[in-house]
Parts: sequence; C-alpha cells; structure tokens
Amino acid sequence: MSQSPPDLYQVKEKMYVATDCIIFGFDAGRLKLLLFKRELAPLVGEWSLIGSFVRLDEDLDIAAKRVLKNTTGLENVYMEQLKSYGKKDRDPGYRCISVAQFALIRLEDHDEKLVEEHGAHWHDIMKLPHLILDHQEMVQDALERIRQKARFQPIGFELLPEKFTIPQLQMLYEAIYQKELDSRNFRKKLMALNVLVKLDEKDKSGSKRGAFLYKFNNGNYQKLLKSGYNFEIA
Amino acid sequence: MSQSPPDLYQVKEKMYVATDCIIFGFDAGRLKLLLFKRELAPLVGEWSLIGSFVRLDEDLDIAAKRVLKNTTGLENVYMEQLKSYGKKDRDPGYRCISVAQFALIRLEDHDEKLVEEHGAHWHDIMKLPHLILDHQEMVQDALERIRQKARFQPIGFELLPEKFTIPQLQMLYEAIYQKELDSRNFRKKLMALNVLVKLDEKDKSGSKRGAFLYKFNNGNYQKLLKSGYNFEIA
DNA sequence: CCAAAAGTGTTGGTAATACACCCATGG
DNA sequence: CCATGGGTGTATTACCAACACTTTTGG
Repeated sequence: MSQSPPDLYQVKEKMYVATDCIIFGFDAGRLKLLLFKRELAPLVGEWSLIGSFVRLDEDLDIAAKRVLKNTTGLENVYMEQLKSYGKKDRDPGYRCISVAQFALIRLEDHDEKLVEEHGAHWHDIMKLPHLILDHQEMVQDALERIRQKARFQPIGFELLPEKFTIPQLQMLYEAIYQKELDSRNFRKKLMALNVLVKLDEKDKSGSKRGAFLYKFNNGNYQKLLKSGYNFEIA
Repeated sequence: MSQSPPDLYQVKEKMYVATDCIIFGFDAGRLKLLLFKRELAPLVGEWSLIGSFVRLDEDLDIAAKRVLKNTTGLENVYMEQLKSYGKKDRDPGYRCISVAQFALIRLEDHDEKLVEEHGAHWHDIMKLPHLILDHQEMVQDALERIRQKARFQPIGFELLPEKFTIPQLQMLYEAIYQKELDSRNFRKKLMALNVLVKLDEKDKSGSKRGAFLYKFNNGNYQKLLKSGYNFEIA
C-alpha cells in the first residue's frame, strides 16, 4: 500500500488473474488454517493466504495445485474451487481478480520444512490474525462452504489420517460446526452409514484404554451415494 | 495477491476475464433458460449463454448485472456467483477465464422486445440445444447449485410473480427437482413455515374453481432464519 | 485404586410419508 | 352436469434428541 509500483498506471490497464489457496488441516482437536507471513513490501509482516498468478498456459485448478505443491509438498489432495473475488479495488496494486480454492489436507503428510521455508504457520481457525486484502472474507466463505458440504458428504475424512478413531472424527465435526455432539448419537448415525471399516488396532495416544482405529470405505460410500442417501451429521 | 507480476504478463498475450450469465425463469410449469443465438463468427448460429468481458474498472458482480440489464432490462434481481471456468483451452480465441453467475428472474417482468433484439430465446431446461464452449457444464452446475440451495432457502420465490398460488409454487419445485410431490404434504410443510400471506384474491387462470393467491413474507422468513430453521422441501 | 476417556441402549417426541375424497366452477 | 384442478385429514413409520452408566488401563 505504502509502496505502489512505479508503473501503477500501466499495471491497472491490465486484468490479472490470481488464485489463492485456503488450506485446512486438523490437529489436536482443532481446525487449522495455513497462513503466510509476507516478507516483501507491500504489507510486510502481515498474514495472508498463499497464492500465485495464474499462468497463461495453465488451467485454473492446475494453478492452485501448483501452489499447494510448492508450499506443502502435497499432491492429490482434496481441493475445490470456492469462488472468485473481483472487487475492482480489492488489491491496491493491480486490477486483479482472485479465484479462491480450498484444500483439505492430512497434517501428518505435509512437508513441514517446506512450509517453514515459506514463512508459513498453522493457525487455529478460532484465533486467526488479521489477513490482508479480502482474505478474511475468503476464509469465512470457505468455512461456510465446508459446513454446508459436510452435511451431505463425508469430506471430514480428507482431514484425518488414513486410520482414525471415532472420537477423533467426532472432534473434527465438533470443530467444523463449533458445537458439541452427543457421542452415542454420533456413533450410532455414523455406524448406520456403513462406510467405516473397523480395524484390529487401537490408538492409545488419547486415553489409557485406547480407541479402536477405523478406515473409510470409499466403495460403500459410492454405493450409498447412488442409492440417494444423504449424510447430515450435525 | 500483490506480489510482483511476472514479466510474461507484460509481454505476452493477455489473460481475459469474462462473465457469463445463466438466466433462469419459470413459466407454464417449466423451468426456462435464456439462451442466445450467435450472429457473428466464429460459431455462428450456435446457442450460448450471454456474457461479456469484465471491464477494468468494474466489480465482477457489477459486470454480470450490466449484462443482465442490457439483455433483459432487469435490475435488482436475485443473482449469485456460481464459479469460474478456466481451462486453458476452453475458448479457442483467447486465453480467457469466465466467471459464471446465475440469475433468477420473474418472466413477467422482463423486457421481451429487448430479449428478441439480442437474438435470445427461452428454452425449457429439459430440452436444451447444444451450447458452445463449456456453457453446458455451467448450466448443469447452476442447476445443481439451485437444487442444493432450494433445500434450505426459499429461492423459489424469486422465480414467481409477487402473487402466486400454492399449485404454482409446487410446480416450480417439481420442475427444480424433476420429481412429483404430494400436494397435501407440500402444502402442510409450507404452511408450517409461516412465510406465506394468504390474499383475498384468486387466480382463475389455472382452473375453474380458482386458487388463492399468496405472497411471500420476508420478515417472517428472516425471523425463521435466525431461529435456525431449515427449509428442506423435497 | 482412581482418573480419564471409550463405549454402549432405550425412550418419547417430532416429522416424513402414504394415501382418497369432496369442493367449486366454467363451459 | 360434468370435467378440471383446488383443497383437506389421518394413520403409520422412521428418525432425531435426550439421557447415564460401565469398561479399560496407565500411572
């Protein structure tokens, strides 16, 4: 803001297209968002989402995947376009529209060193710092979309390790909806869906007794979708 | 994102940003879509959505409203961004991403002459012609969004005249979901919401007996929203 | 042995579905 | 007077929400 580029006038004659990634993770019972501390002017030291201009020879979704890979090392994760943000003055430097896309990743899988190199940190979504431009709005919209979506699709599984316990899954849903759920009802509804496979192992990290691990059965889920079921969990 | 723009943007061809409008109406028990017959090369004679490039000094949503006003004469109608389409080869002429936005309009209100001048026609959504580029995909995505949305919000009212009958409203929902509904149950659920105001007039166009006209009570709807109700109708 | 989390069933109320007949009227 | 669509009620079922105690085991 303080340092407009010298060729501001020229730059404003062009429409730029960027993509910003809203990267969610889940850890220790909390929904987390990956944010970046800007190291360059303008807006040094401010937090933002990570983004990039879309290349001329690149599909929109490929651009977002490139950004995600560069910053987390991850490929083949759940990613979905949210919407585009295009107020004419949203970026003081350029006339730029941004296509926001959100990703759900398994925290355990990502490349921590790479993330650090980029000046990135995971923030609890309930305690977000101030974000530049309209990034705050993007994050709120993404949360809303996830809540909406989780009602009918088991997207929660994208955020958990491959093997997870029921209490973990419940905590995730509680984090998404910011609401406590009854463990008996949660378990009941979940089991009725028949999309979980119980394993023989237990995870003892959360309690002395240990909780059984499960994995997601995608085949059964696809069947369920075809038969027209819907997933409302909260 | 305000980072320094890569040089290739200055030198090479531009990235264009367009917006396409998916305009829905409802008439004679049918959901309709407004389509335009191209009068210029390339793709003369093919059907398409109506769109425009987004101006440099124009918000994204303003661009869509401008297009809508130009072609239908309408302002202040329900309009919502769907998503952006950005495959690198989606348009053979330019590198162009398109932000699709859909509108729900009251057919009776629109300017028929203006629409005709633009070579536009209303098409039954069940009998759409072939559309250029990725416009078919946009329409399908928009229908999906409307179905999803109509489950929790009374968007149907945007498509009906201010005064409408219950059977009309039911036909609209049947058109949206492509599914027959039981008139007793439909009425019951609807009345329980307490968002309709019964008028003293009847509409006799649909039957000899005539059906009572109602209007939508937005105040009650807002209250309902706050109290956390949801609208699932089909 | 006890703290801390995992796991388990029942019940009452509410909402969804299925279903069939009478009403009002214009032609 | 009859064809056409408008309008109404009930019984059954399925689902949701509320609720409290027992189990396991590491420390």
